[in-house]
Amino acid sequence: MTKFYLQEDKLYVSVDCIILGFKGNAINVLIIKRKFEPLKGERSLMGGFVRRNENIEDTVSRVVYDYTGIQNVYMEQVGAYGDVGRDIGERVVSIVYYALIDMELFDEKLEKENNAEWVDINNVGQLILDHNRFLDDTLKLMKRRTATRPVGFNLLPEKFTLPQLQLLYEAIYQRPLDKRNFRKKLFDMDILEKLDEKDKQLSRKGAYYYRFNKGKYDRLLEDGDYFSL
Amino acid sequence: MTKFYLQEDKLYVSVDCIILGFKGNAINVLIIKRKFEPLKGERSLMGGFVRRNENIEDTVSRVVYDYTGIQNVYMEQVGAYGDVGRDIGERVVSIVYYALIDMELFDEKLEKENNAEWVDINNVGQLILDHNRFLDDTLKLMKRRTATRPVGFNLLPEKFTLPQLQLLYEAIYQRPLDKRNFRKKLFDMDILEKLDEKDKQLSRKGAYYYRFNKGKYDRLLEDGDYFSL
DNA sequence: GCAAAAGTGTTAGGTGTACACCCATGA
DNA sequence: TCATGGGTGTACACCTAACACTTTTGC
Repeated sequence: MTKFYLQEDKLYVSVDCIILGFKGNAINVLIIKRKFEPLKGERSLMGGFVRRNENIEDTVSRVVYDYTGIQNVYMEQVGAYGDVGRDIGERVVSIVYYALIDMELFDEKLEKENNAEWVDINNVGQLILDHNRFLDDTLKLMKRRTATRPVGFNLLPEKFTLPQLQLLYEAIYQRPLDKRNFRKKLFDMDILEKLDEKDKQLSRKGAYYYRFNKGKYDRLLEDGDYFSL
Repeated sequence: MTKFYLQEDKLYVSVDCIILGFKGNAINVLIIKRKFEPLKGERSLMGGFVRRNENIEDTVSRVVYDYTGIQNVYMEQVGAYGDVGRDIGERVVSIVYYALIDMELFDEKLEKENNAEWVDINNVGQLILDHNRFLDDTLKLMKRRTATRPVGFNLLPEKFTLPQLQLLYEAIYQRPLDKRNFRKKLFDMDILEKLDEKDKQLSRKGAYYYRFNKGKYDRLLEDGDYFSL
């Protein structure tokens, strides 16, 4: 490769990942106690340096896999943060992504192995450096995105019930939703496929399982902000 | 500064700037013919490398100033683009920003000096590398932003008329707007201050100049997506 | 006086929101 | 049979979108 930019500075480039999952009726974020200096032992997001021959999203996939055991997750870039003093170790430009995962697929062995824990997004304490800012920015973006695109489903198992889905959106919007209005909108969009099976864990009657109608889902994703629950 | 990350790779980090202005009834973007290798002479966005001791936004300000002569512009990050092969010269992570400027403040001397030209955003030809993608992503973001936050004003002079403002939003939405509905919404928001002066360049009757009511404007900016024209 | 752009209110239709009861089942 | 959560339809309020005429002024 020809060298054109020799006189320019090079910087460390890292990714920081906000891994989000849904459990019970809260959205949780995975937090670790940092294993290396500087700030060893402090609460932190998961990160990794971008290698010379690695695409940024591959770095994210690598980090997410290392901490969850899951591949092919839904991810979105939040932004690049690169103020001179943001990392106390060195000048590091951090590119922040969030990932939505199905917590049922989470490899729980990794929790202890990595000193990791899932914490309710409304109850995250202090994190190192500017990681609280990363999280705040992420949550704003994630809420807007799940409100306007059908991506919240990535937080649920493949089969899910409508009460589950509603709990998820109540956690996202942080307010109760009207059951009938919620279902009306959903059915109007026609993106769900009703299964014959019921989930009887939460009620005697049982709630039908649903799955996505992938075709409609893809068309919704194309462009424009149609989706809204 | 202590050295913790010595074993990690360092990368070139650049910014690319999409400088947008409004003139007549079109939104324009500033394009240059690149002055250095690789791809010398090709049409390109304005960029610059992030220096070791420079905040990213300062790099953007520097580039915007170099090409327009304007300081303190409104800017927003579009995202970081860092695939391994995106720059043919070397591995470069590019952080893309757009800036909204008042074209009346543009220093026209710089146009020739930099081989620059303003082109209608609907008529930009082929640009180098992934710059067309940068532009597409920017325009989507800018349209969403100007539709939900009162930032479009940065494209106008301090004093502007309502017909001007409407033309601007018609250019953003790429569709005609109803004059009465447009004004009704604006007045309901109560963010404009009517001046006694009229602009008689475009009509015999003359249109009143307006200015922002900075107080209301700031409150709108705080949070939530209230604004909508 | 006339051409050209600026300025001003009302109505209908659609979208979002509030609201209450019956159903199925296991214990 | 009863307690628990699952499932269903309607009425009103609000907001959005459509629409036409009068005013001012320079020529």
